[in-house]
Amino acid sequence: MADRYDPHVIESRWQARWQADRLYHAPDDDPRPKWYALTMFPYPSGDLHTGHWYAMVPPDVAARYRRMLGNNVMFPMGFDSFGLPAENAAIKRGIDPKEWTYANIERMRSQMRMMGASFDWDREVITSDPEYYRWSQWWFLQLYHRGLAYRAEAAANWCPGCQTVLANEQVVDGRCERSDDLVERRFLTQWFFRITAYAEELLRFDGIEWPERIRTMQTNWIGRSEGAFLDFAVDVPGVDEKLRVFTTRPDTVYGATFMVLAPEHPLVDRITTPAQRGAVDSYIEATSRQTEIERLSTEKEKTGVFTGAFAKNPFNGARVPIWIADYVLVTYGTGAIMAVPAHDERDFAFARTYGLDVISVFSRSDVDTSRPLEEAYPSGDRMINSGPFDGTPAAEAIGRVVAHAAAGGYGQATVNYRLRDWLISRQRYWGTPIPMIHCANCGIVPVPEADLPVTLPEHVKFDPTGVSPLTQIAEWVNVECPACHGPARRETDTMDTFMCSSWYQMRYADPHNTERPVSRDAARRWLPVDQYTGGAEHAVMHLLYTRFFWKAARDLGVVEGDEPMVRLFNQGSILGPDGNRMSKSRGNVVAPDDQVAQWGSDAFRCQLMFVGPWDQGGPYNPTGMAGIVRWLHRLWSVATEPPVLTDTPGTAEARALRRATHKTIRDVTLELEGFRFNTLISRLMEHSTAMQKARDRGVADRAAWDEAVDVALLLTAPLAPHVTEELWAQRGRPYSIHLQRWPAFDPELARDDEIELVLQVNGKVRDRLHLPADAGEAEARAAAFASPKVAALLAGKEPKRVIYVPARLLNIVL
RNA sequence: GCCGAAGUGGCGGAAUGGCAGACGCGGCGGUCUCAAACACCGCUGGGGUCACACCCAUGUGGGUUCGAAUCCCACCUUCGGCACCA
Repeated sequence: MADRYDPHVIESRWQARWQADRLYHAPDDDPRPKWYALTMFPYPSGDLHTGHWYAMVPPDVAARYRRMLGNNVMFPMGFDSFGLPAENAAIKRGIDPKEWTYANIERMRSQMRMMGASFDWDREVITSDPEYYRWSQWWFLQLYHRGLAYRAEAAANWCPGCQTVLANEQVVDGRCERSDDLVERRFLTQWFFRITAYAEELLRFDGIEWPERIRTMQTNWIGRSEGAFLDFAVDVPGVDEKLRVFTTRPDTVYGATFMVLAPEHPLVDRITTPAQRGAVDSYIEATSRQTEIERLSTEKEKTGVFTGAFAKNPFNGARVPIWIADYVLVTYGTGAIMAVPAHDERDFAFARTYGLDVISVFSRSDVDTSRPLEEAYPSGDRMINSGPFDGTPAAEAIGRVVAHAAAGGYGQATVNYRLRDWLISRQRYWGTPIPMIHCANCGIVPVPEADLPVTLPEHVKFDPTGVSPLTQIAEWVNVECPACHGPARRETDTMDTFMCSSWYQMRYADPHNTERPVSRDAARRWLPVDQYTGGAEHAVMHLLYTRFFWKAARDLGVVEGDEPMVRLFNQGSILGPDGNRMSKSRGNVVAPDDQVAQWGSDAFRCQLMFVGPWDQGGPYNPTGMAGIVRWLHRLWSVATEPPVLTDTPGTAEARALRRATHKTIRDVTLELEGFRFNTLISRLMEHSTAMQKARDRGVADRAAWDEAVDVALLLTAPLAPHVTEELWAQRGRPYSIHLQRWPAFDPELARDDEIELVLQVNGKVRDRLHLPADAGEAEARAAAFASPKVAALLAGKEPKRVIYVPARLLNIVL
């Protein structure tokens, strides 16, 4: 009798063997078709937690399956290792961010080895290594030369907790996505990436299979809206300016009874009359003190102040008052609107509060336009009160009005986006230095490519001051200007870490290249990613940035094709046994190291996949582990303790076992293709039970039995790589099971020779019949009416209808 | 407020127009054992019955259909996203 299944002995042994053999290395020169499987790389926070396992195990299973299908699979891993936690550790505990980070990487790498995942460690990428961030800087320079990186002053999101600015995508409900602090607005000069240049292309998802949900979120975030610019002349003595507004409803221009500027609009100061100056200044003051949350609240009463100035409607010369109000955002459109209270809910509320005119410019059968309106109505039938346009049908209104404005030189059709450029400056130390130099003579000068990387200085003081700690390192900051050789200063801000993760998938293809971020050959060989997996929380951050970055890289000639990742699958999040997010304070943390110590890696891997559908996530069930462990023991038992084997392929038992085996191949393959790991394991459990029952009869056909056991091991190999490798070896099969071909299923062998037909009367199940698999409708009907139960219910009545679903069901309607 | 996903036994879940509850946990009963553990076998939605029969049951209420967890309408609840974007 063979030894009992003891995961601890076999797992470390096989892990060492695989590593020594570089079993999972994807060679560049390999004739097999490539498959690039990628799962989002982790931040090295210290310990590998269950969430990491949950994110990494299923992609490992899928990658192993692909390898068995005959692909040259690249499944790399690395670390997204720049970022704030390292610096915060430095501030709190006086540890150097670099030491902290690299110690964590060391630890997490060893924890990942225990997972038994098939990562290609030869391709490891660490974003805080100078050999990596040198290329992040190189990308920055290329974007700068193309006009895609620029410096500008703008209202920036300032996180007081992180002591740095954030991109719009990193502000959630007015709070910092990382620290949850309330975000403040500050006007600062910062570096931006011109993601808006690709707004239109980012709305197209041609040729990629991404979840509808993610595509919708990105589409909404980009927020395309068609409309027009219209120019109103400012009617203020001594101010010769146009007031440009963006509107999606140029057809309502005759109903514009006032204008509204954002309080931060640059024209406010120049047009405000002396009489209104005090009110305007104090309103601006009050607005600037509000948090983003207060300001964006839709519940709040609309407030605003009259500037004392007027503008002239270019269509009819009407003189309309100019107000400022915080419901108009300086960051969207032109920061100014024409207000049409009759047809816009917000403008209507404002007009009501301040007693401003309301003019309807569309007729509508259910609205009496001669009486004061109770509420705004957005749409109507024909234009009214609109001079020469009166009578124009709504469908033609926008086109005619815009054409008129364009002819008159005071308007044009345009498309506006909600998406804003990506603010990438961070006032922190532990990030990629922005490779720019500020020279008093030459202005902004890029660091020459030959001087890259601009490395981070060491031994820095980290007290948060709101400016980058780098400013304090005189010997680092002060440099010679590359252009005029005069004294100059380095840019002291570092890049948003989302920059690092925007192109890491390219670097895995060619991780050690010292000439380029990725060679043309490597890019052609490996890119794009065939299957990407990760959490959906990155929908409008990483997943949008990386698409932008790829398109820019394509236009720079570095990569080919339009999209970085062909297929995307988002897993859900694994929760504690109590259904809450795992946290130390709740005491519901499941530590992978403990689970592995207790049950082994194979069992933990399988249990994570078995608890439910991967895309839904859900609570981890530690007591359910018993079922998985029993199943693995059963697999061990049938593989090591066969029945007496005979050469009797023709028996019913032999055929039944082969049928079970081939149905399992068919089902498991389908489940695997669909990433349905929980039901996949169910199918494998059923097959193990079938084998056990066959074994317990004491005798089995040799060919059917060997096939059943071999197939069970092969199909289980991606999920439980260690125990299957061990059993495969014990059966004397060639090393390694993970290099074997995925079994093929034979439909002939999988076919049933008997079917169960459900008999219904009036849609209710009354009986079941067993018929030969090749029985047709006529036989089925005959057998059904012969059933005593059916006959009793029929009681001699003539059926109205008989519905027959081949090989499944027969329903008699009375 | 708007958009989307979901709601099924004691629990995780399966079934996406055709046998509701696969698979597993837990529970109950049994075999083995001096005993326990492990393992194995049987039962396990509710009512009803000695046992069958039968009836009820997939958040709630309607509808479509021979037939609905599945499709449609309304509502309730939970989760996610968006939320003055002119």
